[in-house]
Amino acid sequence: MYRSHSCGELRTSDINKEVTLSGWVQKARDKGFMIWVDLRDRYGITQLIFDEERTPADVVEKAKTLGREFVIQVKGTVIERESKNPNMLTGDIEILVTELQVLNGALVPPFTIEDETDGGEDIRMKYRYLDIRRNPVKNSLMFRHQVAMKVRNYLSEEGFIEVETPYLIKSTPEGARDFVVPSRMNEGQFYALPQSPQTFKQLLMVGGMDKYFQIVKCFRDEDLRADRQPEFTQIDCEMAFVEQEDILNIFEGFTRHLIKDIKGQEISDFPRMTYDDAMRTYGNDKPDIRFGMKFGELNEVSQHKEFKVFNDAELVVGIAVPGGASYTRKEIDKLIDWVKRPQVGALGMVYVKCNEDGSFKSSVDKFYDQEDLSKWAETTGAKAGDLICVLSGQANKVRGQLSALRMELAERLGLRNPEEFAPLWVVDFPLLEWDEDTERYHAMHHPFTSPKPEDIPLLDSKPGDVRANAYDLVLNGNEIGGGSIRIHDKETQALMFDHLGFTPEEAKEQFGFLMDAFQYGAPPHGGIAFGFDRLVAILGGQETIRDFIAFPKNNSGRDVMIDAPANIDKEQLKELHIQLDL
RNA sequence: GGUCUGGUAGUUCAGUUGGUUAGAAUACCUGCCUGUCACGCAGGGGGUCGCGGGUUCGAGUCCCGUCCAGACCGCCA
Repeated sequence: MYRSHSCGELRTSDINKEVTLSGWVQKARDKGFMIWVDLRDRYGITQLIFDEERTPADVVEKAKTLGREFVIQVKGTVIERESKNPNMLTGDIEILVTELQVLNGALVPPFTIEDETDGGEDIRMKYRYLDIRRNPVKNSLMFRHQVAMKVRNYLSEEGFIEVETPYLIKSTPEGARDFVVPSRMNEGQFYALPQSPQTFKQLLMVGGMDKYFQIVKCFRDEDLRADRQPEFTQIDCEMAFVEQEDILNIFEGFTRHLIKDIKGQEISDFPRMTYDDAMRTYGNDKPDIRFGMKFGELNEVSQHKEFKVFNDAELVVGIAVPGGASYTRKEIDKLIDWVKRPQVGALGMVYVKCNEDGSFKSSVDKFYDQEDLSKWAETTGAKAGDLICVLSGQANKVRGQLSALRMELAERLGLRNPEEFAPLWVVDFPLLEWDEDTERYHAMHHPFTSPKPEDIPLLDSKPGDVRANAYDLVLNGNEIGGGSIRIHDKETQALMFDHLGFTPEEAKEQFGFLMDAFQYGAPPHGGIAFGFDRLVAILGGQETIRDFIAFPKNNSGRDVMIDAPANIDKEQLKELHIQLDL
């Protein structure tokens, strides 16, 4: 028996018990006459004591050789501490050790195994197994487990069945780049890893599986971000015989439940906002609605004077920054530099200080009088003491730029409280999006998304105006879920492929299996998929998803611990009939 | 593909205008210490300043290239 108790459970009620503990040496404090060792496992830390007078001499000698992260087993008696530590759950007791066995030694770890480690991201990832011993990472992984359990339980109780779908599937040109896997038995042919189980879950609906879900790995060979990994986990859901309204209601309940159960918060308001409104009001299809700073469109109240920049612009739009009137000239100049960075790309910024005395001071006083500026303040909702930031230009671009500024300022002003949760639905997404590079439309969500029936006549005349039965679930400025009501008949699906530039032959070759299935009694269906890693990170109050993944990839898609990806040898390549062209 | 930031001791970082033997903290090692728990005290070891080239009497410092890491833009149906 390696242990009778964990390192987190002994209390004063256990005093005088003979116990066996195993764990890692967190720290040894050798005072000469006595040695204290903090013994750690997943459950906590318990202090061991080796005492010249009460511990056998050979055991004390052995204790002097213990180093950080040695794995040891001890036998001893639970005793009351002479000086207690109120900061520790086990701080009233300690173990008077009678037997010590070193189960395994350890090299000195390259960084400290503490909550506030001295190690940087790089070294922690290389020795991730040591990093996982630290509370922040350990707790994040345990938190992820908890969320996964609650998701499974909730959906299962709602009648959803978890069904596994294959990982080795077929590559398609739509959407993200695929990870491909060569097939040894089928010379020259490749599987692809799924970007999502999309077509399979639709086929499950044709198969009558009615309410399906799966917590499933998905793969996309695209560049990474702090919240994006090449392999990631989705909560994938699909239902038959549902309309958009049904899905929204069910998964609104699901989201409320999770936030209540995990964070103890009741969500009072769960708004729905159209894509158009989100873009106009927040410049963004995933608005953070925990704070205001809504867009005020200023064309009408700014394009009647001699200011050419505004007069030539498609859109003039501003936001009110709370308390911003106190910014110095220098601070505002830095803000202007910030929006002019290539990542944001604004050409300049006009500002208006709304002074406490009700007067206005702007960077364009030459063109606009106090009456003009008061209208700007009215439109943007600026109060005395605020700063109005105004950008202008091509509508789509300028919305994106002002949205970036809004998020940045909210971050700086501390308006993005990670313990406050504000979910909403964004609905009525456009079905199609114009792609400049390929000069054709592509599906904004995916090619299986159904158009709104009343918009179908626009498919030929104004394809960009057709709205889809598509919806996103947004939480605190992050897209955590998205889905749609799917097409379930062959004709509409063929029409979609046609508008996406597929020839009938291409459509048949790539998605013939789906359209065939639609001919055998496909029920109306729709669904949604949640980014599980991101959901867990946001519920955990973090921006980056990496610490919620046991073994994540770095920015370049590498696993620096096992050093993957890596070359394979010639024999392997030959067997796969692959020649490298480097 | 692009923009920006960084790379100096095991680790996290400082390093002024280009100038003597490259520093701090922490970790590590040795000794001391009668209740420690961020223990304390004394001492010690530890460096290819990412790599390559250039400018210079002299480069951690300036220039060019390159590699790596991180954030972001493009991309992510």
